[in-house]
Amino acid sequence: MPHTYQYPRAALTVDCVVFGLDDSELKVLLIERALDPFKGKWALPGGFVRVDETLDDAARRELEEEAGLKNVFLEQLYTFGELKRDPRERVVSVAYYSLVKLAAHDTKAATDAADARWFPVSKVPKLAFDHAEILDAALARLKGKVRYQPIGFELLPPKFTLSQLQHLYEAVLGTELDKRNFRKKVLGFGLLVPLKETQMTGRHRPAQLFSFDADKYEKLKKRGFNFEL
Amino acid sequence: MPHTYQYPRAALTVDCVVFGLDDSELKVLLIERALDPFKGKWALPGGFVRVDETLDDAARRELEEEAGLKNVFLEQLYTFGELKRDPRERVVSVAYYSLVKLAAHDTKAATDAADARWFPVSKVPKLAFDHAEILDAALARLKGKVRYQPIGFELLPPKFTLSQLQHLYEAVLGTELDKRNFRKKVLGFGLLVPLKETQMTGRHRPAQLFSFDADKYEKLKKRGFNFEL
DNA sequence: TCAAAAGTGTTCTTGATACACCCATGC
DNA sequence: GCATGGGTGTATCAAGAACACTTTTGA
Repeated sequence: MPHTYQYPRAALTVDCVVFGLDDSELKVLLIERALDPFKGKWALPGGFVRVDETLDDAARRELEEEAGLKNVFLEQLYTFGELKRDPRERVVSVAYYSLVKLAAHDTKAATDAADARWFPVSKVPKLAFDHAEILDAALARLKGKVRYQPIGFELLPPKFTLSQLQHLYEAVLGTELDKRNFRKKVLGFGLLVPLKETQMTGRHRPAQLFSFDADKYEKLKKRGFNFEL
Repeated sequence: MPHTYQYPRAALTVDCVVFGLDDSELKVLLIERALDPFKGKWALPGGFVRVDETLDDAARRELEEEAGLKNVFLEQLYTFGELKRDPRERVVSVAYYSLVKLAAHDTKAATDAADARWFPVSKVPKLAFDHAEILDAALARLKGKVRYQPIGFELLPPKFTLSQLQHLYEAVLGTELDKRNFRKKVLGFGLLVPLKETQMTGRHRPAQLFSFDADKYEKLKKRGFNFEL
């Protein structure tokens, strides 16, 4: 079927804010632009939406093509439609945010492209287009959502310690948390299953490993349970 | 500048879920479609985004054109991009939701178009396209947001009674609330200013009128205050 | 034996919930 | 005077916040 011409149409893109946790620090994946406009500047991974793919599909495709990421948590964030966001022509961008387990994906693959790099969210360079605004929106969403939905686990490996979990929350929320109260509350949900293994990470007492029981969470959720940290 | 042809492009539309409160019942504004596809079916107000207007502008324009509504609360909801949502061709729709003060706008103007009608959200007819899904998403957003942001006031006239406010929350949340606890909490914020007027609505004690102090709320918000019912 | 992170309970304070009667008005 | 919604306070309970020491390991 040929393109049905009616009126000039905006171009449609997706842009992805990819968060990862590295060394208890929240990082975001950026791509160095190879072409104008903004050649040489850092930008969010993203690209045009094809006419025969859904928005989600486009976001997943771009993540794989530009960052080598597959099977990651992905959620639509907001759609940005200001007139001059792209200097070339009218471009409307559907923004997504993604959470990846940095330890799990070998970081090499993710940063294989010489033009991709992880930046601490507190130290991102100037970004192309309106990507700074998109990043801000993603951070705000993450901060808000992490408190009442167990999406934080998407940033951790399948087996993790309570300290890792706490540091994750501290990094995302930008606050310090009381260790005892944190553990009391998070264990109180009954959604963390203690594994038989421990993890050694230095010259100190080894830490108990846990995994998140996603099935149990789904069942509880249906009964009106509310994960709220 | 001519339309830069590259690849076939999706068409871009906006659709608006307009909520109003009538008789302590939550209603939604629907339009009866005059043209195919779905001719004669009820649908959300909306239409194509022009290449020279922002998404917000398009939503506001459609609200005015199709429903005679101006200066209403409007917020982007989600962008729907499934492949076959429109049987004609690929259409991506940015959905908005809007809250209107039904008493304030003369209802006549809003329903002036013979093809527009307010439906209780519990009794909406079958909708065109994927509009049922959009409506569900808007309801979920409203339910979620009303609890931690003072957007409920957008559904009430500038002067309202505490009972009206309570009924609003009950209608949106679908629960019953304790009158004394509700009043204690909502007055505790210090954001409702008691007016000198009262309102008579029957053969019983007249009710104290209040107004919402939006300025004070904005100031408190900047200092980290959290409206949470 | 020292450094460094893991692990563990109790008290206090605060906010949430539950609950029943009098008030002002129109008919 | 009665029906109708408006308006008010207290006691109980649950959850959140504050807080310090012991344990295990590697060096």
